[in-house]
Amino acid sequence: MLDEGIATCSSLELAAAAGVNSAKLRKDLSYLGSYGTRGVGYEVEYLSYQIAREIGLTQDWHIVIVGIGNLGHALANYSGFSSRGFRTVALLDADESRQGEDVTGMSIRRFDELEAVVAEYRVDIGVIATPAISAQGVCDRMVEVGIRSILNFAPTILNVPQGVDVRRVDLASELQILAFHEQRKAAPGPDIEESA
Amino acid sequence: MLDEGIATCSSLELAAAAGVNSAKLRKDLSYLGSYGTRGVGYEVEYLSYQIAREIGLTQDWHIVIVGIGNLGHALANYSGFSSRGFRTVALLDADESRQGEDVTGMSIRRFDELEAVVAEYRVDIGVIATPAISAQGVCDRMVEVGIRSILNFAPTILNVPQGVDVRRVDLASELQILAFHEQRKAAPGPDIEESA
DNA sequence: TAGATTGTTAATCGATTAACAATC
DNA sequence: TAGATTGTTAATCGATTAACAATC
Repeated sequence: MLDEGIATCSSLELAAAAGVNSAKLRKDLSYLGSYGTRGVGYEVEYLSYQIAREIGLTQDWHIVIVGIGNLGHALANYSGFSSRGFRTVALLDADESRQGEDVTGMSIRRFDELEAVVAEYRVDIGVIATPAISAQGVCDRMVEVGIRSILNFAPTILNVPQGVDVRRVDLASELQILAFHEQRKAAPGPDIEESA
Repeated sequence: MLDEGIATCSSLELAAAAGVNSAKLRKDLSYLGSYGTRGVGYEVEYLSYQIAREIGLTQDWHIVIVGIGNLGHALANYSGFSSRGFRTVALLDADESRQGEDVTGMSIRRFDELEAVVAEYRVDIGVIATPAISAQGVCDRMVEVGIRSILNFAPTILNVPQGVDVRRVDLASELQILAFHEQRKAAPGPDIEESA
């Protein structure tokens, strides 16, 4: 709506666009504050800004990527990051031979420079794109140097102290979920209720 | 438990391990069938097999990856796939110059060979790892040749006809969620209830 | 038989939604 | 003022869980 230059919208329109109930939409928005006007609706630009602020889109976040294999490369090149305020401040890899290698205009540094990087830049989020076997070690080191939010792509569960947030992206699970639905499409059992 | 050679377990033990309520665990398992024994518990191997079968872990799934950039490479090399029954039957890329290039012992084929691949192998799931701009075109073609389950890594929403399943992995969203929590850690508002 | 534990019913809890007073 | 639409209350719905009959 912002892109289309629409100035104002009702909870009904927003709900239709999002595919949810309008009462729920109003209730959810009310948790953020009272950003609408009775009888009028919501000002698109204002509401949009308030939501962006609430979810942290209005500030810049510094990330460090550890493990610059294929996945690390893909992450470093991912266009969706910078547009949402994520700035990669360092690419680290344990492999000494890769030190200095250029990735999208950024030079790969040795993993043991992590502490120096944190001193240099403030790091909000650490991204682990190493093989599973190295992931816990990398994670421990990240926690030691003060990183409290970690995104883990390695297919392993990380142990972290309280106060540290870990999210895991498990590529195989995503396939697994599709496979589950595929299986049901192929042979919907007699006692299974189908839903689109 | 299977790995540890434990033969039998109770719903209470399973619930503790999973971090859920035991009544809920029993109720959920009861949707699969009646695989426990009153007064005894569940036979680990038998239950494990039944769950694996239910979620489609006991069969092989054929996948095709389209877009063999860094992410496509990473997916082709991902060890977590084969261990869960996912077999990559083809790697496709629109770039002619990459045709024949070897990736983990598999040769890259041209995207317009998709139909031939489907005829050759049966394809259960198509994976899109192309730039956003090409994703919808690739998706349309996949649907045309009969693929009904699609995993999309491109940062774009795909339009598909009913009956086709799409899952999107949005790497930026994952960072966004961490950033949201990070923001709350840094400045928990006065009216915000914290939970670990 | 006595003890244990499932599968399921009924009670509880929380989330969703209809309805409406407040108010632009 | 009349019409519209928010923010919120109260009603509804569904999911979770306590409790227990069934049964090993």
